[in-house]
Amino acid sequence: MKAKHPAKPSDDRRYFKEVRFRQIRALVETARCGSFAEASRRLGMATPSVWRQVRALEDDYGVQLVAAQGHDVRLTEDGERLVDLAAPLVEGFDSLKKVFSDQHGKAERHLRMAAPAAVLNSTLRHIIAAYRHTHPQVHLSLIDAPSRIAWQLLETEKADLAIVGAPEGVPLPSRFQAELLVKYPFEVVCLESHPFAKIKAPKLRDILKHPLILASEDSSSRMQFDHLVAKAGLIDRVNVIMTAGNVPSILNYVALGMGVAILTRPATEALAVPTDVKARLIYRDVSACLGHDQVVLLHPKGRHELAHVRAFREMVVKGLRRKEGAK
Amino acid sequence: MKAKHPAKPSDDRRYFKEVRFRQIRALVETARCGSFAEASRRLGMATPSVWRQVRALEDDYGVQLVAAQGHDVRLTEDGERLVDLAAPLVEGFDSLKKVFSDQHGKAERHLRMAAPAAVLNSTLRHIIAAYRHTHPQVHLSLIDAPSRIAWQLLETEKADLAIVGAPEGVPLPSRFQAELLVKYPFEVVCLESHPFAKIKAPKLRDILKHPLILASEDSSSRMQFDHLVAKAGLIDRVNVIMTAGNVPSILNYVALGMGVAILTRPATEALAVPTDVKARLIYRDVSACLGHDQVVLLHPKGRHELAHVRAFREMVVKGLRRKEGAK
DNA sequence: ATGCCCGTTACTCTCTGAGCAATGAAAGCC
DNA sequence: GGCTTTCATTGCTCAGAGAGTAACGGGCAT
Repeated sequence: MKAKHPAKPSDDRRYFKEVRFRQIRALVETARCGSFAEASRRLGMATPSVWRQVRALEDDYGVQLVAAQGHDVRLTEDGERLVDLAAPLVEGFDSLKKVFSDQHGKAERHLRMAAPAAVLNSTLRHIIAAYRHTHPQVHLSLIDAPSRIAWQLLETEKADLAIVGAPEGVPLPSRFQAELLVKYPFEVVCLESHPFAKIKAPKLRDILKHPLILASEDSSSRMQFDHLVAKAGLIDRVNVIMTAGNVPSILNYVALGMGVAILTRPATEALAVPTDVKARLIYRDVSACLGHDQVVLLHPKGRHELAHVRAFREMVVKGLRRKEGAK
Repeated sequence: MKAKHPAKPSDDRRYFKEVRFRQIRALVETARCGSFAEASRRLGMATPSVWRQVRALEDDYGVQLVAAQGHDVRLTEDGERLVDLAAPLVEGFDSLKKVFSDQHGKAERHLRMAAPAAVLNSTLRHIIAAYRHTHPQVHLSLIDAPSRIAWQLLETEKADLAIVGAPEGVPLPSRFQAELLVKYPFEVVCLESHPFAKIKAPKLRDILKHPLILASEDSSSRMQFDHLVAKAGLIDRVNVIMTAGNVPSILNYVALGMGVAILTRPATEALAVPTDVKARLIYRDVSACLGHDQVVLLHPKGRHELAHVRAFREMVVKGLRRKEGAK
C-alpha cells in the first residue's frame, strides 16, 4: 500500500524556485553597505552566502547588478534601479511583524527620533512637549545626531523617524520619503567688528576670504558648503580652521574672533549662550549663494508606521508645515 | 588542512530562520481564494504545503489567523488585519521583475483594462482614443466585464487596471486603491405609458411593486440593488423576472413592457439602440433611494505600475476627475 | 614588502519545505 | 438517507537550497 514513491524519476516537485526574497534583501543590504562583507555582517551571515544571493539574482534577471570596483562594490545603473524599487518592499516586510503586534495591542510603545540638536531644541521644542502630553504612555527617545548620521540611524532601524536638514543642493537618498516642514536661510555669523558687518549680502568668494569655523561634516550646513565649494571649483581656497560638533562651541570661537561660521538662525536661538557672547554677534543672510536649509521629516519608503509614530509625525507636520508647501 | 568540519556540534548556522515570505504569500492567496485547496492550485503546489505555511505563520506570530468553518476557511480578525498589511507587499514583490524589465526597455508594452461595457463605450470612449494616439506602440486589450468580474480579473493578474462601478453602499475590498472618477445617479427606465411617468422620484417600495429587469449579479447596479433590498428586509417582495448581461437586451424588454430596469444614464447613451425603442423610454432619477454609481479606477495596493499603464491612468484621471474630488 | 581585508570560488552538510498517501468530516448529489 | 466528492489536517519521505568553512587572488594601507 505504500511502496510507490521511489519510482518517480521525472519528479515535478517545484521545491522553491524563485525564492528571490532573500536575494533581494541581500542586494538591498549590499547596496546600503557598499560591500558584501559589511552587508553579511549586518545580516548575520557569511560573506559568500550574501555574495551568492546577489549573483543568483543577476542570473535570474539576466543583467549585471553589481560590479566590484577595487575594494568595494558599486551598483550598476540597473542595480540602482532595482534597489529603488525593492528597498521599500524589504522595509515593509521587515516591519510587518512589529506593526502587526502593535495593532494587536501588545507592543511596547516606543518612539525613537533622530534629529540634530538645533532641531530638537528649537523647531520641535513645543511639539515634543505637546506630544508628551497627549501620549504620556509612549517612551520617547530623542537622539541628537547631525543630519547625515540621523539618516543612517533611520536606515539601520535605530530610529523610527528622523528630522534633518536637507540643503537645497544635496539630494536625499531616494529610499527616503521626505516631507518638507520649514526652510531657513543659511547665514554667516561673525563679530560686530567684522568686515561683514558692512556688507548686506556676502558672496561665496567673500566668505572664503576669511577663516571658517564650521559644523561637523555630517551636518547639513557643512554638506551644503562643501558641495557648493566643490561645484565652484574653489576647494583650494577654503580655510577651515576648526570643525566643531556643537553650536555653542562654534559661537564661542566666533565670539573670540577666530573666524566666521555658517549656520541657520534657529540653531542659535533657543540656546543657552552667555548673553555677552550673543550680543556681540551679528548675522548676515547668505541664502543668495548658499541657499536654504530645508527641515524635512524622513521616513524610509515602505516601512510600516506604528500608530503612535504616525501620530507624532502628523503633529509635527500640522504644527510646522507652511501652507505654501501643500500647493 | 581540511579535517575540521565534522567536529562542531554547537553549530551556529542560522540556515533560514524566518523565511516568512512564502508563508505570507500563502496566507494572502488563501485569503483570496477562501480555501487552502484553491489557493494551492493557484500557487501551483500541493495543499498540505500551503496549509503548513499558513500554520507556521500562526506559530510565528502566536495568534490564530485562519479558522476552518465547515468546508472552507475564513480569516480571523487578526488574519484580516495581517492580510491587509501584507497583500500590497506580495503584489509589489510579484510585479517587481516585470517593472524592472519594463524600465530596462525590453518588455512588451501591453495594457489590459477590465471595465463594464457601459464604461468602455461611453465614459472612456474618447480617452481610449486619445491614448491610442499618444501611445500607438502599446498593445491594448479592453476586457468587457461586469464590475465584480473586473475586480477578479485585476486580482488574478489578468488585467492591469480596472475601471468599475462602485455603488455607495457596497464597500470595495481594502486591497484595492480606488480613485473616484465620476458619479452617476441610478435611474429607473420604463415605458412612457408606465405609472412611473407620473411620479417624479419613485421610492424603493414603489419600484418593488413592478416586475424588474436587472443587470447581471456582478454588475454594480445589481449589487447596490440587492444590498439595499437586503438591508431593508424586503427580499421576499422582489420580483425579478429577468436578468440580462447586456444593456441592449434590457432596454429591449423594457420597451416591450415586460418590466422596469435600473441603470445609469451613460450606460444607455452611446448605445446603438433602435430609435423607436429609445424614444419610447423615460428615465426617473432614483438616487434618493438607490444612491449613485461611482465610477472608480482600481489598482491593487502595492503592485508596481508599468510606465505605460501609469500614463493611461493619468490620462483617465485628468480627463474625468471632477475638481470637487480633490478637496 | 608585508599584512589586512575584500571579492570570489570550491566544497560539505544540514534542515527546510516539497509532494504523496491517508483520514475524518462537511457539503453536495441522487 | 446513503453515496460521492471535496475539503482540512496529519504523518511520512526525500531532494536540494542555502548555510557555513576553507582557500585563493588582488587592492590598499602602513
